[in-house]
Amino acid sequence: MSCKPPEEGYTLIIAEKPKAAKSIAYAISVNPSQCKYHGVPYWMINSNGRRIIVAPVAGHLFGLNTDINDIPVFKYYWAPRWEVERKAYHTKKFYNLIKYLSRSPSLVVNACDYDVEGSVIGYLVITIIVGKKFYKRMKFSSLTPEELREAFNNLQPQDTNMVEAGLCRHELDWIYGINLSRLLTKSYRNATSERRILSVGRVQTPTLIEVINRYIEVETFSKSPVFGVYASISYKGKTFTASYIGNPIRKYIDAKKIKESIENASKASIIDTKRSYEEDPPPPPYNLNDLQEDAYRLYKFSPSYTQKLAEDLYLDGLISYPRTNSQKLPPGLNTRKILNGLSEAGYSGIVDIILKENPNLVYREGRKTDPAHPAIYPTGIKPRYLRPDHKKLYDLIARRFLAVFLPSSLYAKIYIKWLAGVPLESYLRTLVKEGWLIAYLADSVSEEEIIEPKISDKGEISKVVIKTLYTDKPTYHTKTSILRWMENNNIGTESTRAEIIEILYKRGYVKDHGGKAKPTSLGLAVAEISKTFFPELTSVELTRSFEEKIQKIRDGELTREVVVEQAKKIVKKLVEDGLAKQREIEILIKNLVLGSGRKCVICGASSINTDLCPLHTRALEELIKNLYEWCDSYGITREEALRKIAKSRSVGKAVREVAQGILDEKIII
DNA sequence: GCAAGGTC
Ligand SMILES: [Zn+2]
Repeated sequence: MSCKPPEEGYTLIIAEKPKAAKSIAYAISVNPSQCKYHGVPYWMINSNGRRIIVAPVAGHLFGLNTDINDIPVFKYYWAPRWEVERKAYHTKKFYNLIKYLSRSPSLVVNACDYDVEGSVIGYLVITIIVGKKFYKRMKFSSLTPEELREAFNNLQPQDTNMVEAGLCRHELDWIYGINLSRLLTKSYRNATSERRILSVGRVQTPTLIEVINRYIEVETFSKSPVFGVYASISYKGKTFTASYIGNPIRKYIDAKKIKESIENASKASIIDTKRSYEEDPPPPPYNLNDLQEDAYRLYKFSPSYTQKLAEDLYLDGLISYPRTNSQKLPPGLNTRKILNGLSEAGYSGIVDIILKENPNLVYREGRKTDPAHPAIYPTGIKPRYLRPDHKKLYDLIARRFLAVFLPSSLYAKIYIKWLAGVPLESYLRTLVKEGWLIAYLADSVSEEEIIEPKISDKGEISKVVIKTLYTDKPTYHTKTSILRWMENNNIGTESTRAEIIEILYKRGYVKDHGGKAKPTSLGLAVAEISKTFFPELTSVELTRSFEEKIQKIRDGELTREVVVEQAKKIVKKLVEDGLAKQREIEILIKNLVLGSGRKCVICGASSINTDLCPLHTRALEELIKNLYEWCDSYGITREEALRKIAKSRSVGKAVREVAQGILDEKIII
């Protein structure tokens, strides 16, 4: 078959990406012929005289652009990305392919992912490059042949409302993001005479503020600790860590008394015991977030690095589409074929067990879903050579896929209540059945014998300790916990979250301290300016309000024009007010970034008319609030408590500094 | 150049 598009009368199907185009071509024809145009594949089909061409794009070929450099700016248009974005030159060949195939189609179909963004991608390509106003929409939620055939045989009418909703979202983000970023950049330049690009946006700014809030919480944490008394008891060749049943204890002196009475008891005798069983079901199939979390936990890969590795594996055909929130495998997936493939790829031991013990290949799924893509799974194609990090990630994905076919693991839980001057209790968890854990264990662990404790038997007490407990002590964010926070608050998408986190680092708002995310003075300044001058951008509620409006547009209850006009009005006022108060913004930047004005006696940061910066002010407040508890729980004087706090690892750094500051009489209270 | 959203 010729690769030249026919003179007339053919169907042109636009897919969002090359992989999807191929799946669609093979679903609607047994022998589509693959062609190439400047390296980009497309497929020609002759079906009972009907000519069909399936052609891919690569996500968005168009982006919003403006020719105006000033603010406020509301004049924008959709421009080919290869023309206006340096990093998007590769989209030109996709653009040219569509142009080449656009001579005279009699029917055009938008077969991009069935979500709002796919509707926009297809709409822009069809209306701008193909030059058609009317087209059909293919509706599918997975790339299985059955579903694609069904979708092709039941083409949906043009998805006007979805397109309008999507265009609206783009415009809203552009109007807020570009205008306010420029306002900020301009103010920064005036204040510092440094050219530096700053940005704010609906997703990045609430995320920055979350990092800061967590930082402040950690730094100013000053709750007095509570105590736990624990005894190590040897019995039947095992060592039990028994916890005093009155734990946690508020006062140190009480903990000491308990410790002494346990030490005075010669032995611990068993006064009660129970055995129960606990099932641990296999984990669900991976979505991107869960994969990013595991890769960070096990290998310290950042979310964006994990995403990059997963995309490489996907493009190599080794795993399914990775940018998904779904924890469900696609219906009708040929799981047997994939398992056989994995068997060839070095997982035969586990696969054999699955085939033997779960012949119907029943598998576990998770709760989370995705409108356009199923969970991540290996395709079963045997990897040739993988670089070490790719191999690690592939291995995680392969083992997770295997785990979902395996049974729950089972633990025996032995409860023992002891008497050693005071009552104590211990739990011993013994693995009874490995279940899905075999997918992760190098060697099978010997199933341990379950002990059977007897009432009034005695154990030897080898050690008694008092532990300081800080149960609700907050921790700094990491890139991974930021990502989880974004997901929980429903901002950003699978494709963008990791990248947006990187932007906070790239702009210099957040700095990495051995994995911990801490704001810089610039980040604190941007947050402060945003809160003062454009507060709507600082909360996840802006996303909620966008979502509501966009849903209404989808439902035909609201138009894009109305929503965009409202946004322009709001942003116009924000920009005008901001320009009028530019001196104030510049002073904030000078104080917070350059450290002009009055300084904190502890850290030298800007302190805005007091002796302490906002962080140390807050730390002092927290310290004063909790100081009595410290005195009371240790039975010490205020002075002694301050000395203790100044050295304590259980409080935040800012609190230690403030405690020392009081002792040194730098701070008078 | 700045957003957030696709995908390469
Ligand atoms: Zn300070």
